[in-house]
Amino acid sequence: MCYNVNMIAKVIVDIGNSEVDKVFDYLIPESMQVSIGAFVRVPFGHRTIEGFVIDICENSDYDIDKLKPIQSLIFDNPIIKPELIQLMSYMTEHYHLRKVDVLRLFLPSELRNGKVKAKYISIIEVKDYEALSEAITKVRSNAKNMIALMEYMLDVKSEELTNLADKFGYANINKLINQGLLIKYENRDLRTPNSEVKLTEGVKLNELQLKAVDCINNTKGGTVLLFGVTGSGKTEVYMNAIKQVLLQGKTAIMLVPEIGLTPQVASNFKNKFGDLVAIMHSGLSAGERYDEWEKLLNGEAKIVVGARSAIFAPLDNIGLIVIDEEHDSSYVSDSNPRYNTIEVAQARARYNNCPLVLGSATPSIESFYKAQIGEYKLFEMPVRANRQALPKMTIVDMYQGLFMGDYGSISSTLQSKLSQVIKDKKQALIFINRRGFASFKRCVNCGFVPTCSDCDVALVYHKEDNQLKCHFCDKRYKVITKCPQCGGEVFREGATGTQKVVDELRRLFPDVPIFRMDNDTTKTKDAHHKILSEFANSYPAILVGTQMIAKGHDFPFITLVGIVDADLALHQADYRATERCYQLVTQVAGRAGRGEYTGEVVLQTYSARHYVYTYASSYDYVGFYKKEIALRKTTHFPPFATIIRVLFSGDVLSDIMTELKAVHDKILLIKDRYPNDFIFFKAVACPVKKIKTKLRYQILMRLVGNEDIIIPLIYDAVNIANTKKVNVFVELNPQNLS
DNA sequence: AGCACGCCGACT
DNA sequence: GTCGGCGTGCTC
Repeated sequence: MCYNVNMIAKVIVDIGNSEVDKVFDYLIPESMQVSIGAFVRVPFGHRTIEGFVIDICENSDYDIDKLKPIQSLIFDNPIIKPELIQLMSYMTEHYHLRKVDVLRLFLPSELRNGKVKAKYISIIEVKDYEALSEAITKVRSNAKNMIALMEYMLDVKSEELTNLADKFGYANINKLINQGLLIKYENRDLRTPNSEVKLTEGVKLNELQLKAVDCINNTKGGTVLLFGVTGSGKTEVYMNAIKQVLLQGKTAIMLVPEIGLTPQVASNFKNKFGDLVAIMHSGLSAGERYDEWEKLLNGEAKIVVGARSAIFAPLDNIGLIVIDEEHDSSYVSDSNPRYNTIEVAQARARYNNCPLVLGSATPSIESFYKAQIGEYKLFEMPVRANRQALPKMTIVDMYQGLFMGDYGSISSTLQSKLSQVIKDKKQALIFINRRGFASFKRCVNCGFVPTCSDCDVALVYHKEDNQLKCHFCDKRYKVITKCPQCGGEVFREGATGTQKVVDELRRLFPDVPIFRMDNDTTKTKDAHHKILSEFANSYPAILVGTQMIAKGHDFPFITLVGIVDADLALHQADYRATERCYQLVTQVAGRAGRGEYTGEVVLQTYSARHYVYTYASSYDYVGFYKKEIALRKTTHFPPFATIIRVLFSGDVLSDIMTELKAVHDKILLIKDRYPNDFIFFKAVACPVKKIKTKLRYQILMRLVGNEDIIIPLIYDAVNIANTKKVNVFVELNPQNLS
């Protein structure tokens, strides 16, 4: 075999372990067309594995005679664009990540693991629904697997053959195909064909929206903060700005928060841009995700609409990146490859010399600060597109209510306003950001609270399925009737959750349809959509829900929004708690009065005099910002400091302590060199001391200067700790500190 | 991550 | 005597 001796491929092997997360050199066989970004198969030790070619050059630091050749190309064309390889370097350095972990973000996982997608995937569909439901009654009752398969198919209607076979085996499937109950077909032919760039005319923009589009398209590089009240028509602005970009032959990325919002925004974009849009979010099946990715890679699609990870879309020549609801915490990845989507987007915008738009009605304090000091361009949209006033907000002091005889979680004020809504045959939305029935059960006699055996948290009482559930690991427990500590049989229930609110409302308004939307009611695939569409068609009706009802939904008949317990967000021991509370309240309030009817909001709280509610109820974001930024400045929190958290987790306390001490001492040396830049430095147990059986400890610090020098030093300090028994990682300005 | 190499206990 | 436990080290 001949090798191109002048050409050596630098390869990152697809193994998720720090020990092998480095560049390995391979010879390129002369017959092979290998370019940067290629996905290859290489001999590695005593096996062959997959790898990514991140560079090609003429020399090697390794003994050239010992180099092995690349075995084969898995894909004819490179799958990682040069821009993304550069982005990998940026991210590994900036966030102290493994190269593989970053590379894996760039591809659909279906591509790896030897599972290069077959050209055709087989889909199994129900051929005759009636006959199948008929047949299920005639199957022997002990043919459990067969019955399960039939029930499953009746439920989902269609499914990929491979997935189905994993669950039920081929034999049963083939049997049903032969009986003519199911049908198999290859789905590649069904792919929607590429249509010409056909831009349908959308809504006519108002003057302010047009100005916003101009502002965006006139920004060459850099970040624009689009600060617009809820309902000011930001989506229309995005779509029109993107249209301009397309007309210049460029591409665009549109990001939305993870929860529920993607389908809605996606269909808006599909309507306007048709097949030029690719969708990327966690709800897609493996096959769908691959298809969308491939459309972007080969240029068939020019716009990607999706959640966080869509920022890594394989697009060339990006003309605009939009991050909607930029304050949303889902833009910060808090596991495995930890990164901040805004920072990554800025890196891509810089590379492409294109604008990045951050949109929000309640920008994060950090972002608004950057707009104030001129780092971002600020564009304000202070009025709703339909000219409706923002809904009037009434604060109900629940503490006062206690003296008046209001003991339930629905105050008399909220009750009477609900009655009015029902009389008017309109809709109400009740927001309670806690799922389950009650946050805990506690023995009245001795104070015992059942906790999870694997996590350091109290169990949440779920009345619906009469269980205690751990909201960290999802482990379930029987409801206790007798206290294991003192034998007491009387229990008090903790703070109200969605189930309890629904219970109370059913008692108050027995004839009104009440829907509940939370993690527990939206487990199945279509549940989301189903609940929302049923609610949309009922008048009067009440929708009770958590976070997931706070965003995006546009129901013109909602005239009342009730916030049952606004304080929940406030009580977190987190410097961002107040900010989050403000954002949540504003966001939920924005659901009211979106149609032709005015809306109003009832906000229940035990801290009625807290400044966050004063500002939120008058929609005075700037006032709130001024108060908050002053506080951040005097207390040395972001944006005036960088919080660094080094987290240690493992099974054995003594192992964790050894690592903790080693790293702590090492960082202490850094602190001694830069004493004025550290304003806080402490090793402590995490607030949640155990999650999924892993014990957790942390070193917390805040920096007020020389971050560019100190952070890399801290990364080095952490590198020394490298036992397999303890997992150690560094987080910058983490979103949650539990 | 895998997998081989290697050095100590209980078993057909 | 040997089968096999999993600690350590290496992979271009």
